[in-house]
Amino acid sequence: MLQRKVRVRFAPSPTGALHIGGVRTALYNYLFARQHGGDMLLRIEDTDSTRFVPGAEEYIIEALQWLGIEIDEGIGAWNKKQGAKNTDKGLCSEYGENGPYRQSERRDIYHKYVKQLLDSGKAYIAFDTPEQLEQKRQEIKNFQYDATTRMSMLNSLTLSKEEVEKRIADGEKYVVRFKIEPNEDVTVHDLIRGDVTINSSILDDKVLYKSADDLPTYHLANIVDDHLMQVSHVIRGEEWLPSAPLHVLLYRAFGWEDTMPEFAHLPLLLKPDGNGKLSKRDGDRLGFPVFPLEFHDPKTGTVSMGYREQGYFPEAVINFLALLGWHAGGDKELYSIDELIQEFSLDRVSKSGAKFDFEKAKWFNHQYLQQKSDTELAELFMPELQKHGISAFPQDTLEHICGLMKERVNFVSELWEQTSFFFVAPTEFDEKSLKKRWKEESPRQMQEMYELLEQQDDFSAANLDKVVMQWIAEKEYGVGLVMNAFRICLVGAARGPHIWEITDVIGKEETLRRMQYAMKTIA
RNA sequence: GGUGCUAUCGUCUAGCGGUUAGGACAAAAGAUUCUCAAUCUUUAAACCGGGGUUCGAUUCCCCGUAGCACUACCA
Repeated sequence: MLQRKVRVRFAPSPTGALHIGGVRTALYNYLFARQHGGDMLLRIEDTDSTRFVPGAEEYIIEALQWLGIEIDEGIGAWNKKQGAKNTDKGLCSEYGENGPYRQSERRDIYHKYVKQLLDSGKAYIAFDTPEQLEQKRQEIKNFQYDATTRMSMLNSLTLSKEEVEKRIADGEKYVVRFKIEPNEDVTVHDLIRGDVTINSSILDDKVLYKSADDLPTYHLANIVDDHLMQVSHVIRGEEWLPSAPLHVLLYRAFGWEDTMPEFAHLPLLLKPDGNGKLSKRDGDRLGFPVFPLEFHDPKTGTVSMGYREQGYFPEAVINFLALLGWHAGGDKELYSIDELIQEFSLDRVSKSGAKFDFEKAKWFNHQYLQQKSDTELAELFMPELQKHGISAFPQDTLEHICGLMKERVNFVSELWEQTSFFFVAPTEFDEKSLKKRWKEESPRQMQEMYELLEQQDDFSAANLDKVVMQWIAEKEYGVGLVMNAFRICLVGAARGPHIWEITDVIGKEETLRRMQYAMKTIA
């Protein structure tokens, strides 16, 4: 095997939002490329004109950008160009010497290779209409367009040369099919699974090109492009494994077997419950995102949630995804993207599908949230605060609050419900808490405590703790009873951090005001 | 139906012939405490079945079973 530069590609179809499984494929490609000092290409496989979704391309680029998966060549790599500006085609400008990188813009290239196959007798032209094929499938069970049936179909193998030319001249639609020689064992070497062998007889004569839209199918375009773009490793989902032998046959037909890329088929991402591939519906059904970014489907008008909008940090998503199907071997679970680039290896990718564990995704986000500084968190929290009408608030206090409360949340978005009482006095009191913690003697005790606190010039946590505990001891009150009632006055419910942390933040005046309000309001 | 891939706690996984089968998430219990969390400690929890190979199989091989994928003029 000759050593050559590592070049990998991520090649999505612009048929909608980028699925989280696709994100993982992109990630593994990226990690592999970076680790080997290679190139990461992005190619758009838009050979199915009927499934094109406007905006999908932009979505893909934006998602990868958010996650920090950088493209070196192809669509979305405009920033690699010296002095490049993201202007002409927006995010989707391309850069590189092997373009165009959109398959729909490579028609001329495919024509050439289709002709080559036709001329060498490795492919043939077929006129059978979809309807006719459908009928065959009805008539003959397990009908397959292959060596056993092709001589009874409408194609350049059974029709005269003149007839074929006439039909084409008349504008009849046709396809070009790959002529697969039967009964040959084809072996694909997979970096993750080892050798996979199938017999060519089970393959059908795949359509390589359709004249209806003048576009190749995936199989042809894929092989031609990977070859021309000098792709060294094809890392893709397991759903492609069954067609990998076909691809090998295609490389052979072109005489490119020497430079054929190596293959690695990744295990699938499965539904959290039950079995089967993870789908968009599962996310909707179980309430978690399957897309990196929120997606507005222009065709259906539906909006699907995204990890970014749900408050996930990109590094948490990357970390979580990396470990879904790959493991370094030790007990380490928290990896930065740089560490992943260091440690990743294809031979440690597992072979079996991984069920999607949404709870663990949250845990990862929690871990990354803990790593953020209080200053960073305060900054991230600002927009949320402003939404609730809090605009001017002392920065150091805000940071202090974030530091106090961050360990109990998974997302920045949960911060408000955990901390709102620092900013806004309670107007209502949680009934459950009242029932459990507000007793007959509470109003009287609160009144006494109010008077006690009113006298304190030193409102520090240390001093308050001292005098209040002393007072409780003298009166032989229950600590729990007093403190819980006090907490209800300040927070409105039986939750929150240590009580003196709260008084410390809101101060004497506000503490007394809240007590007064509570005593007046709670019947 | 055909072909292929896969198979360790509920989940993600470690293990690459000899281990008390390890870790993490989730779960349970306890500690802590003025509350709720968090945290810490602890517990429970797995080698799909059957044959081989071997002194010895979770590990290697075969068969079965199950799951998944593919089987389009979609990718």
